[in-house]
Amino acid sequence: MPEIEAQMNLSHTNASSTPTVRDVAALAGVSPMTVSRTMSGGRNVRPDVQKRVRDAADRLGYRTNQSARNTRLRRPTGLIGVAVTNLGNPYYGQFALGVEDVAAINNRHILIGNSREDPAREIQLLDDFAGRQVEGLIVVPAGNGLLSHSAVPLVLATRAIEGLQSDTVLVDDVGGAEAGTASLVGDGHRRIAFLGDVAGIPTARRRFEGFARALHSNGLEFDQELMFPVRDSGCSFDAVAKSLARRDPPTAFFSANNRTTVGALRAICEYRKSQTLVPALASFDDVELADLLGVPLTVMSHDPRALGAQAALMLFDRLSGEAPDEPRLVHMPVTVRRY
Amino acid sequence: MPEIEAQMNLSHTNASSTPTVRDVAALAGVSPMTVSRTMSGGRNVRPDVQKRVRDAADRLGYRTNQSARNTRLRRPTGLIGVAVTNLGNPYYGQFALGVEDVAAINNRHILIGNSREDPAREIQLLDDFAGRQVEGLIVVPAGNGLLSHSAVPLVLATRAIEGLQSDTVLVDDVGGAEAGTASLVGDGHRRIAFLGDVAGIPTARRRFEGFARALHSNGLEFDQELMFPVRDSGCSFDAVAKSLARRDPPTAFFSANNRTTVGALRAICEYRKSQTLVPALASFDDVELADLLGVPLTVMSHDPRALGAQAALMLFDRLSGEAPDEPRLVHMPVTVRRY
DNA sequence: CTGTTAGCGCATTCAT
DNA sequence: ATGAATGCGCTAACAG
Repeated sequence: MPEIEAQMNLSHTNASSTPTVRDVAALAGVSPMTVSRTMSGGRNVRPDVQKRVRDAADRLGYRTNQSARNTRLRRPTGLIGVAVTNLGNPYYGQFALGVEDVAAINNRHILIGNSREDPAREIQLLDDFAGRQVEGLIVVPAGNGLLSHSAVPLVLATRAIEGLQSDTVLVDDVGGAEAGTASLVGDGHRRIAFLGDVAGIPTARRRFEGFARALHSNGLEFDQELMFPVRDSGCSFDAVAKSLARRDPPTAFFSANNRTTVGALRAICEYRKSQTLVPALASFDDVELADLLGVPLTVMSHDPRALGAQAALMLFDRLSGEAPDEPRLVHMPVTVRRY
Repeated sequence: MPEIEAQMNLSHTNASSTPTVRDVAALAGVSPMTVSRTMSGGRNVRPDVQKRVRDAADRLGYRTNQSARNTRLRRPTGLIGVAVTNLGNPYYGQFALGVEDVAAINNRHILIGNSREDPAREIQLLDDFAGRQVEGLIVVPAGNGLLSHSAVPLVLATRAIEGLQSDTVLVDDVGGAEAGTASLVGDGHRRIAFLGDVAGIPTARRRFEGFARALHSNGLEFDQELMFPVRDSGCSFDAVAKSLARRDPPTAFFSANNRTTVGALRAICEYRKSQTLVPALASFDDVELADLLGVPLTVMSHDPRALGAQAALMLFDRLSGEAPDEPRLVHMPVTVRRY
């Protein structure tokens, strides 16, 4: 009688911790192998035995330990590591969404880390991810430190790293910034300030490059006094407010990302309460509701969700061996819109 | 000579896949145990041997397989599963940030899943997380289906589930909505429309409760014609635009979340181009830049990041056994601000 | 200090 | 169709 066997084997049960195949086997009166087979499809297990096993599993609240399973099968973990520089930025929320979309389709989960723009933390994060046997990494790099992480397939998003051969998805920062700036110049603006941390953030540097190029090709010179190396909304607000209080204020601002745009918009809206002339703003990246403010606005935008999806696609076809050996570089297009 | 041993043992090496302790041991000419000891601190290993081991590990690009390590040590995975209903919503970006903050402090990583407001997908997600041996779950529930997941410590965020005994962090939906609505009424509004999917989303229901309570205590009746069961920005826009075109339009709107607020603001801004009277809006949850639009705005806001952090704190002190047995319920305060 | 043995939870292989 | 032995990668416990 199975019941008797079950009773006999019950002594092997581990009471407190999570049940294992053995616990289920003991309760069902079968060998661990039968449990294993049942839980993974049930090939070569008699239906009635399967039922006994499943019932026992349910009663114990048994769940296959995927971790152990993967180890035994020498199988990858089904985990993708994603590191971003600022999880709180809605931009990266959309980005993560794009990655998750594609990951879910490919039956993977995402491990998210926030580097907070700190290269040391980024390294630690990626080290940790690698130790957890992630199958691949999608990284918005905070620094240049992750040079050596060649073990795990890596896709860089938003920013490239010099000297690191790796799949990369970039935004057309230079071209977009150039087009947006040209549009400001076309409106007659001659004194345009730049808001962005050119020294600290690679995308800001590239966007400045496009900005400067547009000025140059229109025969304009950039006044270094109008360079504001800000990277968050508060500092951007201060910089814009201060510069508008000068004797020769800029007539327009170029903002290198959505955080600096928010600060600039606040300062400009504040300013226009007391002034008739409203400075114009060109913003790289979209900000929700910005178009409704009545500030002359040029938006150089792209879809961060699409960017995340693209990065994930590149990662997965590299994982499946369908990608060429050489690292690939994709540029996401930038659209210039005016409000 | 170690070198000779290394050569001899090299036959055990697995060429292609990721290196293991044995590979490192073979190369360094020691036993796997010495590698293990070295990699986990180096207690009881001679410095020079340690160096040999580390060098070998570096040369092979060895990384400890944490998954196997945790299995052997019967240790938890260091993973927290987080399931949200809409990763693309900036609200949940902030929420995730709060969770990540606390998780990082506690040396854990977060596995993020997007249920897309789909109960079936949520169950699948949580099942998967459980199989991956997450230590705990933080869930913004999409449905009532996760009743049985009692194996893993669970913290519910934002929405409670009837009949599920579990730590829960809620927002003071009812009180906040009541206060915000009262403020509209105080301004003389009598016809106030409600934007929110009361049937589908528990928070919307609770916020409606506060809304209705405020109307009632002010002797007002709610016109069911002014109930719009919308849950995204586009539908909200349509509903507001349509209702403003009626013969007896509402003079104010109560929006139950930040997505519906965005749609409402767009519709109101569109409307005011042709009309002198601008309808007022009370928004549950903040939206960046909304305060600058010149629309009479009442914001019932809280800090989603703090909410995420609170949920994580509750999870961690439950994990550490410092929590009482009974499920705890925390309410995050809501602030009413006017613009 | 270092190596050997054994076993975490699971599943392949080879028995029966 | 089922079970026993073996081993995935790692390390505790015990030798020596």
